[in-house]
Amino acid sequence: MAALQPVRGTHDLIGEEARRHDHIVSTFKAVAHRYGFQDISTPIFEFSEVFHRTLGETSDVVSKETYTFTDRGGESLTLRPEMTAGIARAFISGGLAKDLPLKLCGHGPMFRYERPQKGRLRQFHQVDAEVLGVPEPQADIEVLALGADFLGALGLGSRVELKLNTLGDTDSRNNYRQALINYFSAYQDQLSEDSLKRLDRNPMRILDSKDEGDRKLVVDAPRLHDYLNEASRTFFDKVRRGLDALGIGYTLDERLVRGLDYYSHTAWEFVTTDLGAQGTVLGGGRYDGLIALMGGPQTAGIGFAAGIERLAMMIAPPVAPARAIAIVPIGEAAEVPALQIARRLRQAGYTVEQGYRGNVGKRLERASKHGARVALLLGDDEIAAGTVKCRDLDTRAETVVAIGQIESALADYR
RNA sequence: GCGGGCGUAGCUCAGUUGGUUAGAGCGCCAGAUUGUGGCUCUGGAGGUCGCGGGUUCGAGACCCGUCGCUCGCCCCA
Repeated sequence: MAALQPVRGTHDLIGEEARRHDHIVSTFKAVAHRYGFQDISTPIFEFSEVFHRTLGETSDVVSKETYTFTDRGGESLTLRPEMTAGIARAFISGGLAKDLPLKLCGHGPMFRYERPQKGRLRQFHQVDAEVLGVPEPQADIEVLALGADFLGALGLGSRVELKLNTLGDTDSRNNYRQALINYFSAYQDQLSEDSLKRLDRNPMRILDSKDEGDRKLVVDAPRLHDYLNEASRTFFDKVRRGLDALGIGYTLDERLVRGLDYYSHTAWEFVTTDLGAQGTVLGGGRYDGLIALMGGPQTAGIGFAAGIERLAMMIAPPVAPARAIAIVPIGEAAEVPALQIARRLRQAGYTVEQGYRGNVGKRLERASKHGARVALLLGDDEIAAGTVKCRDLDTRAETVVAIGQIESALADYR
């Protein structure tokens, strides 16, 4: 740490950047609440086992990207790389199984030790929605609709595309997985180095390889659709019919796979081409086996997470905060009365800024530069008369207002 | 973890085949204007040239390492 610089892959949020994040979170909350979701906030670290048992040892996220450390009590803890596992842990340890179904929304920082890139940080932020205890496809449709409405509310409806797939239930998925292993094993000498590793860890990943040679092999690889059992097929059909009925467009993408191991049935991503390599803006799926896997009661689950930094790069600049009223004391004697007036106005709900130094010209200059809408000038003459001079910074019009009536007199500038 | 590009003032950048006091625009501060802002004019502050080492009489420039950013791979939100 030679110079004082932020840790690699971390970012300070200030000004418009902070406003973009806030806007995304508050938009998400507003839409999710309309869908009947309630807020949840879980710790940013958990016992390491929470993630290792749930995300699967085969996932890169857990096997080589977590921030894991031993605390002073000797416990192995891990900074959360995603929200779902923590929520599932909270569900089990909090005995929430009594209240099903449960619809939860949250947001916050996540941590992954990756090589930073545009749209990929080591500390990044997500909004997250989960529905627990609904094995029916209605939940899939509702959660997908929530995602679509959220992105729509951010003004991104036309800039993202929904890609949809099913992974089938556990049986279907396992059968298909085995079929892929059988198929690709015959071509081990032709597979890329990366795909060779995927072959035993996560063979479905080979399907979306970008390697030329791999792609040729993929063309004739077994199709997932052929390995779906009746139940899986019916389930997916209902999801699709639901989306059609709601007018939510999507494209089927048989090669869409989730990165984390616990997913089954519906999987989806909202993607964009505007962000380069990090095109996925929201990703989700169903995870009916997760909670049981963690030692809880068999409970269906489905949810998604969206990357706030990625969305922040796409949305239009959020509206700036309310334009302030600037209070400009003139002369020593006005300093304290100015403070009193500022406080009264703030307590009455106005946004008030004060110039801290300089002559009237300087203070007005600063006020207009910071976007103030009106300046209240307070000097010896005004104090003697019990008034302030109210200067509209857009029109330059000045009026005299009695200090006693100042809250109501400024109503137009609230 | 792999490969490519880039780091000069708060910001955007210039800086000749290596040459002595490193520049511009914008921004910032002050004055012109001690009770009136945006324009204008004048002046000023601000730089370990990312950091460390090497080559050289001499390095912002060349070489090596390192840190950071960035694009792609991988992975994923």
